Amino acid sequence: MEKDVTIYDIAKLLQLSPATVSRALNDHPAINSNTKVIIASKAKEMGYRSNMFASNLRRQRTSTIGVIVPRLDSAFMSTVLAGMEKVANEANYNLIISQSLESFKKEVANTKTMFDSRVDGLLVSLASDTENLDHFNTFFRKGIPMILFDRVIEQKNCTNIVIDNVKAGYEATAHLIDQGCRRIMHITGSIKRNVYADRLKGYRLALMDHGLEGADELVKITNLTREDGVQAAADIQQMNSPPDGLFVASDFCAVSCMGALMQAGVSIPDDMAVVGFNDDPVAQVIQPSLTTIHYPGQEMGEIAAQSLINHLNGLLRINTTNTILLNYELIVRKSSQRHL
Amino acid sequence: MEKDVTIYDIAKLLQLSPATVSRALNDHPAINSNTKVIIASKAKEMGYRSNMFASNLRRQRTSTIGVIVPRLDSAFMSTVLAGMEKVANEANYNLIISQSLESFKKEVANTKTMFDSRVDGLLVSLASDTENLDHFNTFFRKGIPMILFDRVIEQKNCTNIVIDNVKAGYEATAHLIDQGCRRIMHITGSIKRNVYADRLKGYRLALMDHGLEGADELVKITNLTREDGVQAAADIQQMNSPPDGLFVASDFCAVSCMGALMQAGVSIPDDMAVVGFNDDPVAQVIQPSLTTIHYPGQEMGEIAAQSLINHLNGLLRINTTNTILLNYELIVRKSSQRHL
DNA sequence: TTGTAAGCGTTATCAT
DNA sequence: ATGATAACGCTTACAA
Repeated sequence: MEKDVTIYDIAKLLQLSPATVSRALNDHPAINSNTKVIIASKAKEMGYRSNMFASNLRRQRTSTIGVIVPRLDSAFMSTVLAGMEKVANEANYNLIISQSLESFKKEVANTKTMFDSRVDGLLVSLASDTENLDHFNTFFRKGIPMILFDRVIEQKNCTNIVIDNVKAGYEATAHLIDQGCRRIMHITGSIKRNVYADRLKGYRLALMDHGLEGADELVKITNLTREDGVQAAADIQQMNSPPDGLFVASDFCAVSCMGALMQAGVSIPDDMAVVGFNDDPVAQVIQPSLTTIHYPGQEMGEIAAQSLINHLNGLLRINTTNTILLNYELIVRKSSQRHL
Repeated sequence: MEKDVTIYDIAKLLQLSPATVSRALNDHPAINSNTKVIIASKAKEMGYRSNMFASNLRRQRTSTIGVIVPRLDSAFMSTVLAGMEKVANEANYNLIISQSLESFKKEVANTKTMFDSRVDGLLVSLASDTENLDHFNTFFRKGIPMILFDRVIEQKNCTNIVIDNVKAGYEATAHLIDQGCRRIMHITGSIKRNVYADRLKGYRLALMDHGLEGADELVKITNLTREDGVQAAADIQQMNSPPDGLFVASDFCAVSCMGALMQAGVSIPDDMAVVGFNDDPVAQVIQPSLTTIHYPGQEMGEIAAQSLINHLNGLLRINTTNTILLNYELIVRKSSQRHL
């Protein structure tokens, strides 16, 4: 149990003042580059580590960024967080990560924890039932910046980082039409969430543009769980004129629905062509492999973190930027490819 | 941009000393319960929040726990972290979470970050190629406690929280034998990791106990990726006497292998019975659904966090405890159930 | 280029 | 039951 080394210890040994040591370690321009070298090597030798708490207390900032996400357990989110971590580490920021588990209540609790931890800024992807940003008012009032990514709500003075979900929904649907589908069902999540509302919008636009009729029974709002997928398959079996195409806003749900359909004797893609969303790893292991929309998690995380840090360093005002659109890609696999 | 409220502000308004305010807010027994109420309500009214940095600096501890995991993107890990978060929040600890992405190098870097953040303790699940715990020596030297969970290395003065992977591996294999399998292949990960080494041990024991012969060609060490699953399926096709049972140490890899086999015309479970590990959600959406080993993530997270916090509070010496075994469960689904 | 000293907001020791 | 005060380790005017 060794005692911690402080700048005073270094200073004493080197016959310098603590101030000089502090400045040297922070690469202050006024310090002789020679003494910098001496101090740095001595610090290393003594196993010095800066006391963030003293530093934070003095500087009145924490070099900590809070991250709130709905869930950690998706490949997408994991890559987002890897991107954030990379950028944050390079800029000497720490990350505090918490998951809302899709519960608004837990999101509010997490928000409070972040506030008490005095994070310098916030990166948030909203829970499925969050309807407004009032729980972040304490942050807004204090001028603590926040960036929303993927699951967002439009808000002035708050940058959003997203893909164009309307366009992606359109493209997914258009692809199905292209494959000969004429009656396309859309299974999606809570339309309180931009990602689902927008994909639905895109779906409807695509139908219209191709002169196809929409119908209420062809749009199912669910929680996109495994059970919802199975239920949807059962419902489809009951329909008088079942769909010949299926656009599901999440791969996992798409896969479970697909499985249930196949068990019931539906042939995919011939009787029913299917497109998912997210490019979850499951899309590639399933038979037939799932056509889906891919978008860049790592990049989204990096850009979100970098934008926030730039803002914190005064290099970019995020309230002027407002929306950053990333690219996505329709990945065509076997679940939708018909041999016309 | 309001200014922060301090205990001095509260003290001034209430004509008390900051010391009294501090004690009251910390529920010190010596303080009049009446004044406690007054102070608490005033604090709330003024929007006071304790400055963790001042407090940490003074107390010489951080109320922060570092968590290092190989990856965040599994349902298992997500529930582990949810359990940790729950316990940590209740005990007023913060979590700093980072992922090693299965890289020893990144694990070392994360360890350093945790050290610089002065976490009070560490909860770690090791990367697949980590061979020793030398990178935690800085922690051991300072007497900072660490608990390993799931992916562990035996070490004195360091509690491990695991399931009995030998027994689970045995049970998975015995189940296959029970279903009539006589030639069982085992696909697993780096045997540097206890989880894989132990499951392999259990597999071998089960074969022995049932008078079955093992063979080198029946054990495949891989990275348990999707590609590895596909490759394994291809290899199986090439074998002179292919196996009739398959025990894979990870569901995801099992599913991809199963898919490839089925595409090649192998019937599951009749030609080949399959058992996975982890009870990943994919096990239920796949056709046929996958028999697997389930174990409690939430509980593992809760116990790990609680043990560490108890140790930090002096309620439990973790170096005496050493290994906590949790229960697992073999969940029999369709991929292994033969109609004998 | 380096040094002095005050102060960040708490908590703990010692008084009262 | 409450108060005065020093100390935690660092940064930053201001001085030299």
